[in-house]
Amino acid sequence: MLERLRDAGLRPTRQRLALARLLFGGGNRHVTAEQLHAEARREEIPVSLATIYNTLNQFRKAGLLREVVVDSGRSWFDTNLENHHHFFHEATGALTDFEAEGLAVEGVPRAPAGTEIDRVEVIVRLRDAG
Amino acid sequence: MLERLRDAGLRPTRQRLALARLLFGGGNRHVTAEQLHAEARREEIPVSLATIYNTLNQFRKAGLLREVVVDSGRSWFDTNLENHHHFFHEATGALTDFEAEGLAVEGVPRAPAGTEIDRVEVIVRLRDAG
DNA sequence: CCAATAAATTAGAACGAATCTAAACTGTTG
DNA sequence: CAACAGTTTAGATTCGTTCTAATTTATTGG
Repeated sequence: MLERLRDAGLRPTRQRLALARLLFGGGNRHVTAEQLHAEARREEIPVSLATIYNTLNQFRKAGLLREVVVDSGRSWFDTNLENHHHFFHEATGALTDFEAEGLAVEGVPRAPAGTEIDRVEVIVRLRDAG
Repeated sequence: MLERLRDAGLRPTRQRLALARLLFGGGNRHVTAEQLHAEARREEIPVSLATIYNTLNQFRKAGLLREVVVDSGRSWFDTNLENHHHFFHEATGALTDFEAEGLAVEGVPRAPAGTEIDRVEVIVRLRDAG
């Protein structure tokens, strides 16, 4: 973990190490800042909300996290850096990955002049079955 | 316009009529609440920001507008109800439609148990060419 | 190992988008 | 046209996020 932070050009401070362990210690996950803060408090990691925000943004800039926007009003951060897409269940706010493997997006028009395609994002919005 | 509001079950008040004209009077468009408010002020339509928000949400619920989330922090509303997708230019915040016709998304996995697919949204994120 | 320095963390203030409140106003109905 | 439900409003409030300035911590060079 220490290595990972150093490689990203980030000083391995107590807070960053602890948060990195929470984020990258298990499998892939999605968190909001508030969620991660609550989790840190539960684990008795002394860290302020400001640092949670700083750290999430630094990790994102360093390419350790991806930001997912599905929900106006808050940001999700995703530890899964593989090529993949998302289910978003509007009713519950649950966000789930699905692999890009098997999914094909064909016929994307060319980017407007002066721009190029950065990323094609697919969001599958779910509702309760009825 | 009056008809359209009545059909949607919304009383055709001064404000709603004026905003409907701004939104639906020309071609398709995208607006944020603040943008629409600024535009209304310019046209000397007396309308509060609260009413802008109320109206946009009522129009959305009535199916006259679609909400587009590309940008954490604010909501866009789109008058284009046809099946289509979006370019989003991160650098400028510009949002543009492209027709779904010609675009195929294949291999979308089945929805998790208890849910069904509401909508498959494709967002093509753009960066400056270079 | 320690002092100096630069970087990181912090509490709390501040911000912007959006919603809420309760009072005033307006469209509709009978 | 009176009564009433629905609408609009200014301003307060909420929420997520960023900023600020002071404190603390990691790194480095001696």
